[in-house]
Amino acid sequence: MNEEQWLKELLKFNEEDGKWSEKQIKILEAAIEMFAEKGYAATSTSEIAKRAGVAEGTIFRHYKTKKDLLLAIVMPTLFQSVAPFLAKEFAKEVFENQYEHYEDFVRAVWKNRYEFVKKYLPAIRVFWQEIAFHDEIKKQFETIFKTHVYEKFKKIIEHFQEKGEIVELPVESVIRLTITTIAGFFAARFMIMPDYEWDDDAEMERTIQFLMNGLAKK
Amino acid sequence: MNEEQWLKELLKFNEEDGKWSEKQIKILEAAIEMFAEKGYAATSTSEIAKRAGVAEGTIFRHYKTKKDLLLAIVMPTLFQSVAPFLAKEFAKEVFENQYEHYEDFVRAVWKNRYEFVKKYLPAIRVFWQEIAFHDEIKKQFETIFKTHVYEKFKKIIEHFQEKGEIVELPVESVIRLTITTIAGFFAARFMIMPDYEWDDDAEMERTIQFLMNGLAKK
DNA sequence: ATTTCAAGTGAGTACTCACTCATTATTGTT
DNA sequence: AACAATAATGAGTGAGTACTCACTTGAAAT
Repeated sequence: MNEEQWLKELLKFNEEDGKWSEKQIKILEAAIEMFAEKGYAATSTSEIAKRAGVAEGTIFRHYKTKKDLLLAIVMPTLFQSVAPFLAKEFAKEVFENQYEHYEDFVRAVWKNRYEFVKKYLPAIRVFWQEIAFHDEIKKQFETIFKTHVYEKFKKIIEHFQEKGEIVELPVESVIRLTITTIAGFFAARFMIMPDYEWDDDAEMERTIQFLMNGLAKK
Repeated sequence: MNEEQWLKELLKFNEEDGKWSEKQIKILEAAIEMFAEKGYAATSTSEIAKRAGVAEGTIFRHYKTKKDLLLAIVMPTLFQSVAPFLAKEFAKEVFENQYEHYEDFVRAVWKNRYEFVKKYLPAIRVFWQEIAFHDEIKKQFETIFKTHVYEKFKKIIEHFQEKGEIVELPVESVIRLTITTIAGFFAARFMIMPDYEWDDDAEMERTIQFLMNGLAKK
């Protein structure tokens, strides 16, 4: 997949205007790279323009402010981050026994998000760095998480608790333990120790086994 | 504990010079607060001076550059973050059966680090934000982790694996799973959802049970 | 061929940044 | 009280900041 393709894919939820000029994409690419490397506040618009091979004014033709440019990166990343839970078919896939066990569900989510993280890593870096400092982003995230991710996740867990497959802890705790176990791997694998020699498949097996044992009903 | 006290405690590993003037402490306090709120790059030295009730020049009398000020916050926090593993008595406590089970060890670490995180939260925020952008910090962290934390952790895990208490996964995986499970709680509790109504003791119980089941030998 | 117009430019603008330094205030010593 | 040494000050500095705007370009529409 070429450089432009993945970016267009990340942005495709916003297809309403659809028409991304070449320079606009170059600007986004440069901004993502530099924000990921040095952070939003430490990156100047003149540097972005230089790396994008564009005049500084061109940035402000497409994005009213520097912050608008940040949001144009961060918001699509936010939506893609929780994409599986936003899909309509998603809940059905679970309840119509496409996933017979909680483990099947976890494996599906894992693989899906693994591909996502590998593909969009720089944008995800920017997202997680800047969510700490920008309230609009944090609030958007909270809203999406509560109304989409949490609600669906809850039903899925209650489903498998009723089936007697997983332990009868509070749903919130099961969600948290599931997410931190999966996200903990991604954080270690891609953020904290990206240069360590990982055997991704083996580590996935170990982690999922650990998670299933931890949540097993005794 | 008053405001100055906790800061002095955080800094005490660096007792060689020991003499912290009142203004110097005020500057550090203000810097920690503001770096935690808006980030290092987005905070100006003039703002720090104002909040500290000090002239801007005074900052540069005590810290040669703005980055020196950052390091004066971040390095002590780095050391304190892994403090239990740096203590000489630490390994003894484990091997001389002061901790009979891996669970006892995990509980001890949990409680110790829980107090630490509660106390120094803003400094820890700054540390985790800025480690992503400053190579010196990241390298220091890696060195300390490899030579102190990892080595001791490894021996402890091998000890309990030989006792047949925990599963025979690669040590690296057991360390990672243990840390991400504990750190995952702290991240959710203090960083991502600090306003949620947590029952800390109950959640600790659930999390440790989850961890021990996940790592149990079958 | 002429008009139209969005896309692109880059020098210019007002302002902020980290850092300096001559001057003043405070403290300790005799 | 006189002096020395140190600490603190804040106006000043030049480099850099996000953003503007009068202008150019090129391609499509008439």
